[in-house]
Amino acid sequence: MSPKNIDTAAPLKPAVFHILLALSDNDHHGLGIADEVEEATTGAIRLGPGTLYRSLKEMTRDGLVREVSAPAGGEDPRRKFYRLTRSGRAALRAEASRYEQIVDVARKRAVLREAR
Amino acid sequence: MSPKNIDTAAPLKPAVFHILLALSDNDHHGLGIADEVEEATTGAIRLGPGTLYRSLKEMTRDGLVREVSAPAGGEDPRRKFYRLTRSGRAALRAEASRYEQIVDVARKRAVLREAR
DNA sequence: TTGGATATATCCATATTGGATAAAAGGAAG
DNA sequence: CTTCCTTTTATCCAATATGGATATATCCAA
Repeated sequence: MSPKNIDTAAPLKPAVFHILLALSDNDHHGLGIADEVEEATTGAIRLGPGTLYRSLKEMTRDGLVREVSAPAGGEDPRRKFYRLTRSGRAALRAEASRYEQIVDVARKRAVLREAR
Repeated sequence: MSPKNIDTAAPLKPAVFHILLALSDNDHHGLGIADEVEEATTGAIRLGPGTLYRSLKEMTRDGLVREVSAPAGGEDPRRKFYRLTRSGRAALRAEASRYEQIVDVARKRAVLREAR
C-alpha cells in the first residue's frame, strides 16, 4: 500500500457516514435524509432527530455538506436541502473503502458467501 | 429476500462486531483480539482496554463467545482465550451482511469503483 | 531475585446517540 | 378564513458506548 494515504484518514462517526451516503446520489432535506438512510439499510439504521440535525450542523461547519436551494417544484419552503461537497465525497469514499475492506475480510473467512 | 429474517435482527455495537470478526478464524485472547482488529482494519479501528474487556464480559454473558482452554504450546497462562459460539457466528454473519449491503449501495452510486 | 513487560480488569471522563419536547409554519377541511 | 393536524427544523437531556488512566497480578528474562 502506498505510503501516503493520510488524506481523509479520520474515521467518520456512523451517523455522518450514513448521511453522506444518503446524499451521494441526490440532494435531500433533513427528514428526507433520515428516510433515505432507513431505506438504504432496510430499516437497520434509523437516525433520531437529535443525531440528524446535530450532524448536519457539524457537517456543514466542517465542509462536508452545504445547504442548497430547493429543487424546482412546489417544495415545502421549510425544507432545507443539502448537497455533498467535494471534501464530503472524498470522506465518504474513504470510509466506504474501510467498510469494503471489512467485508472482504468477512468473505475471506467464510463468514459470508462469496457470490451474493 | 425471504420473509423471515428476524432471527439475529439486532444490530451489533461496532466493538462487538469487530471482536466477533477477529474470532471468526481462530481463537484469540483479549489483547490478541485487539491486535487482530487493528491488523484487519489496517489501524483504522483500535479497541481500548475498557471497551475490550467490557465487551468480552457482555458477549460471554449473552452467549456470543465462550472462554476456552489455551491452545497447545507454552501459552502464557494468564491469557484467556475466546471462541465464537454458534449464536455468535450467526450474529456476525447477519451484521456482516448489513455491511455488505451498505457497500453495495456505495457501489451502485459510484462512490466506489466497481472492481476492487 | 529483581525489573520491565504483558495481561486482565475496573473506573471515570468523554463521545455519540436517541427520544422528548418545543416552536413555527404548511395544508386540508369545513 | 379559521381551525386542526401534520410536517419540519431545532434544542435539550438522558442513556448508551467508547477511550484512557490506573490497579493488580504474573510472566519472563537478565
